[in-house]
Amino acid sequence: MRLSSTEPLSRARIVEAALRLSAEGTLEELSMRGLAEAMGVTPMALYRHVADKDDIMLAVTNERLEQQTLPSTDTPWATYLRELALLMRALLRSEPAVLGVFARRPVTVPAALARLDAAVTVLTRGGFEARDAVRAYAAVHTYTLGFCSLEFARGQRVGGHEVGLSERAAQIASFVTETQFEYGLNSIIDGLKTGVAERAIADPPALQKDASKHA
Amino acid sequence: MRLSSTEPLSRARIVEAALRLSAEGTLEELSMRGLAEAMGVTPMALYRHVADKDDIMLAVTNERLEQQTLPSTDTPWATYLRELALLMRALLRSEPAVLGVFARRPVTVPAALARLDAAVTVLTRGGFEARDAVRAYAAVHTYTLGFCSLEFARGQRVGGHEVGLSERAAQIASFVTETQFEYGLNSIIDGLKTGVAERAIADPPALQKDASKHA
DNA sequence: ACCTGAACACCGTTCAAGT
DNA sequence: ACCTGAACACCGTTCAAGT
Repeated sequence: MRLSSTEPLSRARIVEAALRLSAEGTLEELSMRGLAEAMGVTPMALYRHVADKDDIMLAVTNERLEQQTLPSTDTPWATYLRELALLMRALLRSEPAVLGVFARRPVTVPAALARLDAAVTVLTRGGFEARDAVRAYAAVHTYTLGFCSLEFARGQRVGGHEVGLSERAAQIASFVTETQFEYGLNSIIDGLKTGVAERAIADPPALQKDASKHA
Repeated sequence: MRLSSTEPLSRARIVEAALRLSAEGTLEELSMRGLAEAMGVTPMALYRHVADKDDIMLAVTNERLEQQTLPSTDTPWATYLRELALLMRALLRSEPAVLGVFARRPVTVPAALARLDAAVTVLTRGGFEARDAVRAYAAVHTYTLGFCSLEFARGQRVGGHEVGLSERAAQIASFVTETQFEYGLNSIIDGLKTGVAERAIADPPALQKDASKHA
């Protein structure tokens, strides 16, 4: 599977090839050697154009994040958080290599920061203080990442030295169903709503009489 | 660091050595070769007593889970879930190799099933239906795993090709603080409470008049 | 029965050398 | 300037051979 041609090697071409490779196979991990081979070049040739594998994987991650169109910032905050979670899960499901990036190193790539910014904007409008907005986004992001880890883990070989697929083993399998993702996500978002409500009570809105019951 | 002696090789001795090795260094990954060397034996000698590396790591995981004493099942469900989360985080922090196990394959080891069982018991008493009890436990487990992944990731080398530690990069760093762990955990548990409340309203208890507010 | 040596098929990365 | 060859320091695992 040579992707190479007459064009000279460059950082852009390398990242492009990495994106292609990590998209087609559901390969857990891209290898420098495999990437080099696909480009028809020795592994070491890559190192003139990129710092190391991490450098490439961050670029891939940033690109994949940028390729997703975020919902409008006019979206209500709860919906917005939910949709960000769905987008992230879609990405991590289709590209486990990116999941590995999040699990192995901090991801402060531009597109990740942009996403945080957008979330903070929407949450702030929704009544969150700036600090809590970051926290709320982080909580949802954290949950999503955990879910995708478990989901990926389940995709790998099952079983082992355990006796057999007991009923409880089946329950553990149910940790990564679609409904379970929704259940956990709803729980967090409901919890965040509670927090907003408490803040609203502590710092009551001037115009309304009964703000103790809410959506 | 030879841990070997005159005793013959056995599954028990191998797992014991693996436990010791993965405890002392904060080594992300135990290697078969390193383990063999520590035991004063060739790597292949291990394969007569264990199936493969996965086999060893599951045994290590089970052992670490068993070493933790769970809170009493008389504990209120919200507290119980919180304490399970704290225990899990303590484990995954001190032994990143176990984090890797959860991230790479389903963990249906006896101690993991026991933990699920205990949680289901407590949650059922707290008013959860059996199915929702599993879901609630799974949600908290999922969040905890995600948090520990991010926490571990932050422990690895920071930075990269990004320009500098901007204010937003610092915000991303705040995803893995102690307070943030609490914040997310509280959000989920609050959300679960909402669920219980809704269920209580949909299916009202016969004997009490005002059951809409509770612990 | 239990362990070893050599090998297979991999990794990421460095460093001196070639063109 | 750009790429290569050989090497370093690793992986998990198999398979035939030794004792």
